[in-house]
Amino acid sequence: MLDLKFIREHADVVRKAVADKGENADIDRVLGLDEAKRHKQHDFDTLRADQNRVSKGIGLCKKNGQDASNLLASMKKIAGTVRQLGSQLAVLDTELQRLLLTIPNIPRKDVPVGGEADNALVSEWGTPREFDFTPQDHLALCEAHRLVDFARGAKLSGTGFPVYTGNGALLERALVQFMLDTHITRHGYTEIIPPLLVNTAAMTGTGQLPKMADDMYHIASDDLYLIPTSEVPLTNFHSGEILPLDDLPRKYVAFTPNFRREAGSYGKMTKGLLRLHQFNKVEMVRLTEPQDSSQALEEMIEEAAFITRQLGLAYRILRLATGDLSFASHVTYDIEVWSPGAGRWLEVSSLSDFRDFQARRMGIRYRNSEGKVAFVHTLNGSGLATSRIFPAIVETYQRDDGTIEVPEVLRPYMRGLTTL
RNA sequence: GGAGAGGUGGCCGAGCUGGCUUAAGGCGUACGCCUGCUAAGCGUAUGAGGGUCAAAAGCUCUCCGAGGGUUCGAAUCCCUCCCUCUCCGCCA
Repeated sequence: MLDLKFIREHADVVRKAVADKGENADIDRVLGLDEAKRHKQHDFDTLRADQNRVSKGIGLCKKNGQDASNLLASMKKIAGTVRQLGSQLAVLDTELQRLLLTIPNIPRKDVPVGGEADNALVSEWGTPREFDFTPQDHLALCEAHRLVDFARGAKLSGTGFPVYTGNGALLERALVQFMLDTHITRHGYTEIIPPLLVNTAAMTGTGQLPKMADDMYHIASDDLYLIPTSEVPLTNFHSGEILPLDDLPRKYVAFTPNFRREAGSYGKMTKGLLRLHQFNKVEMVRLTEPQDSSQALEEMIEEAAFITRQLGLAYRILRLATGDLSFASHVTYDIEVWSPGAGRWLEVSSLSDFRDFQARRMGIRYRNSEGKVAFVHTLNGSGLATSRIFPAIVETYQRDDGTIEVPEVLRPYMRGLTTL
């Protein structure tokens, strides 16, 4: 959510952001409602002040045994007007709040305007492996080594719910362990194991609601949502709080499964592990002081990139164009690794600075060095999504005899196994 | 699922037979005074958000779990919901 004052004073900037992000939000209507609400608020406050004053007088009269029927009669009228103004004010405010939730965050100045084709290449590391034999894709490899059972997953739940089996499960777990250990010990994050079901307020706080309602699994009987990313519970962890300065920065990391309905994307990349209804991810979240968030994002990019380097996977880093930015994001970098099987780059991490956009929605504030209360900045980034790393590893590390080498950093987590 | 108790300011905690409560009192915190030092003591201050204002001050509105209602007036009465605790039941 943007600051209403900011919208009032920089309407053009906001309009441009809405257009660049391809969102729909009626800024003129917001401005009109804001104006109307402030007028109404003024009328209400003035009358309410009168009411408070006279009510006190009535109390005094009664206490002294004096007659207050004159006052009572006139107050009866005022009370009616106050009630009327109050409900009109509530209507304006509800509508204003609803609209404010539909206005996206402003992209950073260096974010390219445009769609996916306009994403800016920031850096590259390593070179995609060349093969002197015809490499198999991860589907074939997973089947050959019984790493993932897609058919039985479909039997249990439907497509998009893979079952990791045997060494596949071991590899998946090793990836998670390796990533968590690295972020905890090398990067200083605190591990969190959060709930996988969260309420409407939490989903609204990080910005999934109202826009992404159709993409999430919703438990109607309890009005809870399955998390599409652990960003939601991690970032909402401190919602409604005013943190002491000493508590910043906060750095949280969590491993969770994630659930996405992927409504409307049937037929698009549905084979294998690349697009799933349930997938695993290690997620990093930071809360910082406003002046520290840009630097924090750079660090998080490096932390995610470190994992891919350790795994020996060629990657590239992109700065997403406005059309590819999420609703709440100010700036987002994607890390993509090369998939020899798919012959294309796969997004394994998406790292974003939200500035105070989410913090304002969920009310995460802190007391700064001047003792003033201000919104924190929130950031998050995958560190990483195993469902994309997994195929990249089995494809990249395959040998001509069909076996798969285990990357060295994972071996300690796989009972010393060197080959699958 | 059933029965009961409760949710008040950073914390504890009174108020809850509706009106000098603009929420007592305490703890904590900050500043000052006092005192060889420390402790104690004394004094003052100490929530968030909005409106008005160039800004500050000031004035004012809202907030006592959330949302409705009754009333001239609600922390206080009524209704719905959420959460916590205790007991019972059911169950992985």
